[in-house]
Amino acid sequence: MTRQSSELCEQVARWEVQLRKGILEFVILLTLSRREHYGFELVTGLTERAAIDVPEGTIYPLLLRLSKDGLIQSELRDGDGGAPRKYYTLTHKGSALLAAMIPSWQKLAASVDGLLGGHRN
Amino acid sequence: MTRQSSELCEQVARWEVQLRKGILEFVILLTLSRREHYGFELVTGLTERAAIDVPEGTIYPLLLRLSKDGLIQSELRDGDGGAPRKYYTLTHKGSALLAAMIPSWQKLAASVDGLLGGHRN
DNA sequence: CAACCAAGCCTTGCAATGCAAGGCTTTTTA
DNA sequence: TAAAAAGCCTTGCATTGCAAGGCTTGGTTG
Repeated sequence: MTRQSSELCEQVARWEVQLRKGILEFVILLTLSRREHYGFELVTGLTERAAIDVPEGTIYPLLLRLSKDGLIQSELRDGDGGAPRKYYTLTHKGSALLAAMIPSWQKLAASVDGLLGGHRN
Repeated sequence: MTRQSSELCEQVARWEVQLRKGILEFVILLTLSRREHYGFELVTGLTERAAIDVPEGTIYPLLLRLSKDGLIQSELRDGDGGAPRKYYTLTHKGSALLAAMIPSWQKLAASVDGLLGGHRN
C-alpha cells in the first residue's frame, strides 16, 4: 500500500469514528426495541448482523449513560452456564425517544442521499 | 407543551448534534464536488435545499480544518457588490477522500435501514 | 489441583467535533 | 449618519467514541 493511500485510509477511519456519534445510540435503542439483549450480545450481534463494529469500550459506557437517563433498564441474570449477564430492555421513555428519533434519522438520511444523487463523476 | 415532551425535544436536539458529527464533513465535500461555494452560501444552501441546519460557528472552523488538511482550497474574491467572499473548491486529495467516504456512508445507512426495517410497533 | 482461556462486565484518559456567543469588516439603504 | 445585512472568524464548553487495561466466573486441560 502506498503512503498516500494509507494516509487516506487513516482519514476515512477517523471519519468513521465521528460518523458513529449519535448513530450508535440510535442503533442500540432500535435493537433493544425488538427484544432484550445483554451487553456482549450487542457487541457481537451488531458486528455480525449489521456490519457495525462496536468495541466494548464504547458499548458499556453508552449502556451506562442510557440507564442513567432512564431510557433503558437492566436485570442481572445467570447466563448460559457462563458468567452472569446484564439484560437490557427499553423503558417507556426510551421507546418515546426512539419514536422521535426515527423521523429525524430518515430526514437526514434522505437529505444526504439527495446530495449523493446529484453526485456525478 | 408538557414538561415531558419538552424534555424529549431537548434530548432529540442533543442527539441530532451528535448525529451531525462526521456527516457534516461528508456533506460539505459532497456539495463542493458539484461546484465551488463560499462559506455563507453553504450555510444558507444546506439549510434550504437539504434541510440540514448548519450554524456559522460550525461551518467556519470546519472549512478551516478541511483547508489545513489539504482537502479543499480557497480563493478570496469580491462578492456581488457585498462583502468579499471566500470561494472553496475540492482538491484532488479531497476528491479522493470523498470517493472513499461514499461507500462507507452507503454501507452504514443500509445497516441502519436494515435495523429500521425490522422495527414493528 | 493448578493453569489457562473464554465469556462477560467495567473504568480511565485521550481525541475529535458541533455550536452558542460574540466580534470584526464592508456595503447598501433609510 | 445610523442601521442593517452579508460575510468571515475565534473562544470555550459539552459530548461522545474508543484503545487499553483490569476484574470475575466457570469450564477445560494437563
